[in-house]
Order: sequence, then C-alpha cells, then structure tokens
Amino acid sequence: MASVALPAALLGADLELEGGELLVVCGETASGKTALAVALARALDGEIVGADSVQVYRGFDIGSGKPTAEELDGVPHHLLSVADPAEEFHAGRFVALADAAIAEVRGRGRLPIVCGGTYLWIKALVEGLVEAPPASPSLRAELHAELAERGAAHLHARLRGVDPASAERLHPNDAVRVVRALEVHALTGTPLSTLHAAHGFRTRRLAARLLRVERPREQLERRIAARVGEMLARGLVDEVRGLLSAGHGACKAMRSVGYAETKAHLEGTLPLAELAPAIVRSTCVFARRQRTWLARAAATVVTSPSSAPSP
RNA sequence: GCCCAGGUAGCUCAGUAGGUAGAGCAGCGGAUUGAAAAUCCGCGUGUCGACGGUUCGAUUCCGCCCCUGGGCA
Repeated sequence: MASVALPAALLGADLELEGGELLVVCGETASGKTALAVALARALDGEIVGADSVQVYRGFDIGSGKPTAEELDGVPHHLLSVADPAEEFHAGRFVALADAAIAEVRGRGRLPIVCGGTYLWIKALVEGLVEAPPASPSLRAELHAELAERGAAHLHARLRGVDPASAERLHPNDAVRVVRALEVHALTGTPLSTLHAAHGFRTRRLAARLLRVERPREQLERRIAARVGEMLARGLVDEVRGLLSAGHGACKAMRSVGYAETKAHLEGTLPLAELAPAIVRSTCVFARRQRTWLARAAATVVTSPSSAPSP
C-alpha cells in the first residue's frame, strides 16, 4: 500500500500516513475529534470506525454524543449502536468488531479512520490484549457477593495468596481489578501477572498513526458546557426516561457521564437546576482522565480548523 | 426593634470541655490488559465574619458590631 499525504489544511502540519498504517484520531471529549475525522474521511475517501464505549449501545444517543447524520456529512461510521444495552460489550469484543470493520473498509479500497475517546480500547486494538478469557458473569457475581460480605481487604488478601504480584500492584480498594485478577486465576489456573508478563504489550497488532486534537483547557471547558446545554435541549432527559422504562437502569452505559446524573435527576435525588452543572463537572473530570492516557500516547498533536474555537 | 439559629476550605458541613482545625464534593496530579464515560490512588494554611476584652495562649469564653435565615412585632 502506498503512503498517503494527509491534508495539511486540516491538520496545520504536513504529515504522511505510511502504507498500511492505521489512522487514529483521538482527543478529549468535545475536542472536535469527530469533526476532524469526518473532514479527513471526505478528503481521503475514508470511513470512520468508532472507538467509544457508550456509543456502541443502541438508545444511548444524545448523552453519548453519538454523531448525527448531519455531522457525518455522508461519511459511513462503523461501530455505532451495535449492541443492546443489556449485552456484554468490552475491549475484546471491540477489537474483534473493529478488526472486521477495518478489513471491510479496506476491502472496498477506502481508508479506515479510527476515532474515539476510549483509550483502553484503542490500546487493545493496536497493542493487543493479554491471553485471558473474558469475564464470567456467574463467577463475577460470586466475587461481588464475597466483596459485599467480607470486604475489599479480604478479597485483596485472597488475591495475595494466588497471585502475589498482582496483589502488590493493585490497591485493595480497586475492587474492579482485584475481582478481575481473581477471576482470571480461577478461570485459567494461572496468575494474571504471569499472563501479563508474557504479553507485556510487546507485539503491536498493527501499525498506527495517532493524531491528537488538542485544545486549550478553557476552550475545551467552554465547548463541554455548550455541548451539555445542547444535549439537554435535544432531549437527554426524555432519552434517559425512555431507557429507564425499557429496563436499562442498571446497565453499564447508564453509569456513564451524563446518564448517571440524568438518572439521579429522574429518581429525584438531583434537582433539574443542578443537572447541567453536574454533567459539565463530570465531563470535565472525565476529560482530565482522558488526558492521562493522551499524555502517554505516541500521538501527533494537531489542530483542526474545521472545529475552530466556539464563541 | 426584639427573640432564636447560623456565619469554619471554591461548595455543603463537622469539630475544638481554650493549645491556631477536617470530611465529602469540586480542583490539581497519577494509575489503567475483556466494567474503562467504569474503577482506583495521591495532594488540604483556611485573616475559623469584624473589632475589642479575659487568658501564658481565643476559631473556641465574654462584650459589641456586621451579615444570612426563621419567628415576634
């Protein structure tokens, strides 16, 4: 595959994509990733492959910032609304679906552009996941019962017995990872730390070129506030009311930024007047966590004129 | 005008039987291998409303004043 010159007018710099390299657009939430990806797709005959852990769920549209038809401007976008909210969706499944979508787009002779803010998923796509089985719901339920009954310190002590290296690495309060480590050991008989040592993110699954849309923090926070206002104006509360009445009150996506707060409002614990500020705050906190990933990603910083500063 | 309750971190509040104070949230930083928009870790000097008084020492007790609620007029 030949190398491709990326449009400098869109990126503010002369960049080239090597033959076979996967183009990835990343950045904080509300940074203007999607607008840049759409512009690149139009310029380069591309299609977008989403890497967003909430946008994969059907019905989670407004609050997840799922791009609209107008925003996509005719550009095909894969991996939106591909799962029911009740389904298990996780990094492993994302990698499988993204691989398939990328192959399909390339099969058409077009350029796949990965775009999204879920960095564990992007990392898994590029660098692979450890050789370990996915979650076992029944085992996980048992471990959670044990956690509720005997406490985090007990689970952590139990982990120390079967996988001292993981116990050393994980804080006892980090129940999500302690449970996962116990689960992997129970399922495979091998400590997760041993599997990690064997994997170690050493083998890149594919070559990738990361572009990071960067924006001054104040500007980003203004964009976040404006976007939250738009979401509420477009009917976020009704969307969440509908999801709750469809029985999706306890699914993973309902715990995400914007949905958790709106659910709290509908349940009467958060007054309407405090809803928008609460979502803005959570979104800014989320953006901060994304920055921690981005700071480590080997990404080329770009600016996007197509998503110029909002007033 | 009088009575009561308050005025402590950006916010909501705890506390100090007198030895200059601490939680949650926010903020800032970090971690992240099938829950990842999740989850977790670290970081706390603030005229303790103002001014006087008592005291070796006052945010704490006393006086006076200011401000905010509520009640009575």
